[in-house]
Amino acid sequence: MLGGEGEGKRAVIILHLDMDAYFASVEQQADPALRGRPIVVSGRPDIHSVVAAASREAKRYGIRAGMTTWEAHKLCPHVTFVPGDPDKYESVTRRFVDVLIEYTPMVEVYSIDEVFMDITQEASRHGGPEALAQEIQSRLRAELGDYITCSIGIAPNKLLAKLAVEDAKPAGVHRIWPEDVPRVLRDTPVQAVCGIGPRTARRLSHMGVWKLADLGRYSENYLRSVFGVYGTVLALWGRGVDPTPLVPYWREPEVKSVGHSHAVPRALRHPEGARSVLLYLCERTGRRLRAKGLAGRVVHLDLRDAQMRHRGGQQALEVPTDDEEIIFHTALALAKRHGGFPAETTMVGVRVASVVSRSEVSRPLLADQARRERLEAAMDRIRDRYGESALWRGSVYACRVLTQATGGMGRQKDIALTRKSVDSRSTPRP
DNA sequence: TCTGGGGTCCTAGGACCC
DNA sequence: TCTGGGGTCCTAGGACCC
Repeated sequence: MLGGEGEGKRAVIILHLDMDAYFASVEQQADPALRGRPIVVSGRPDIHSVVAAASREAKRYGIRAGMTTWEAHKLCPHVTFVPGDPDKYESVTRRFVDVLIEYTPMVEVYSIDEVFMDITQEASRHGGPEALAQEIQSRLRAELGDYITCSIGIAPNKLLAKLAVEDAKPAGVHRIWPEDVPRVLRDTPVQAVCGIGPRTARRLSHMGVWKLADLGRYSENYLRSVFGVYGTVLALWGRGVDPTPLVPYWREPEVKSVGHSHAVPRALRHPEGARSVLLYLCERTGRRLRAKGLAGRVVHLDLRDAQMRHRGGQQALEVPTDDEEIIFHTALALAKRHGGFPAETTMVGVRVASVVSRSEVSRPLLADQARRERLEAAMDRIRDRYGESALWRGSVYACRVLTQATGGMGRQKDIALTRKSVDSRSTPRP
């Protein structure tokens, strides 16, 4: 909430910490040869990819996260492309979270490079919120190295803290006081809010809503009639109120789905190649489910054609599964039901949702299934030991192509830091 | 030269059951 | 010989986030 709602109750102080150009900074810290140079961390080198992070030197050329690597190269022909290394970033995230929880257990790991902290109780002991923020910044710098810096926003709630951090970048601290809120609402474009994307922003613009304060012209009831339950949230945001609580890292929700998707290299864009990529993704998904001790009941398939149109669907199973063969055959059936693989398949994705802990599954263990489970367990052990590319069951050809294209996908280590941080943003490494 | 990969949440219509 | 309403599951698809 906005804070200050109760007499005698201390106003809530939320701190939002955002690492500056995170992946790029980590790479520069790790490799002195990259320091002071425009670098871009991106996905696979074999196909055209997007910019995951740009160093501050690269940003000077106008390079931004999200643009294609091709655009980045056009803006700065001598930019250095560095392939992303998710394991490296996760381990640095662990290290800075470990430092933060020395200050308070009320740390929400929002993503691999962002956290929220509730410092209501702790701030005064450290000379106030700003002083605490600066102390955290120098602690992290000492801990992680000079090249890895962070910006910190301070405000009465998460919504405003996330807005505040934009004015703190790079490496600064910015606070929004309760009395600043009306001005902030007048100045902040709706699309700057986390949760309002391009579509919603466009719909709002048709209603004459450009800034957060403009939302105040509409009643909550009206916004609900237009946007559904989301309308309630919009009405609150328009007043600078954020209803979402801080979810501390030790109370993270369970993972809800597990999946993989892959942009298909040119050589495999024909239906048979796409089918092989699908098998590969199902194997990885099944393996990850087993590693987590999970099984899922709904299989989702997503295919993309050369025109970037998506096709696919979902199918519920009778019993939750972690079996890649079941996942694969279900996904194949879905592909068939939706018109087969496109002649030129540019992306394949598979996801297993409605997951439960494997121990909750009482399945009829058919003899054949028991045998297959033993086989899969043995293969998991081999891959754990020698890496993902050590053993390919099906589609040897496709996997060779993928392995050559990507240099091997590396071992998928499931360090369960949090759902959002570990499982998201993982850039395949070369 | 077209646009990666990992997720979450919401809505809507139809089927089915009571 | 006509028809209610609530609950849950399934499928399809959209929007959004980092």
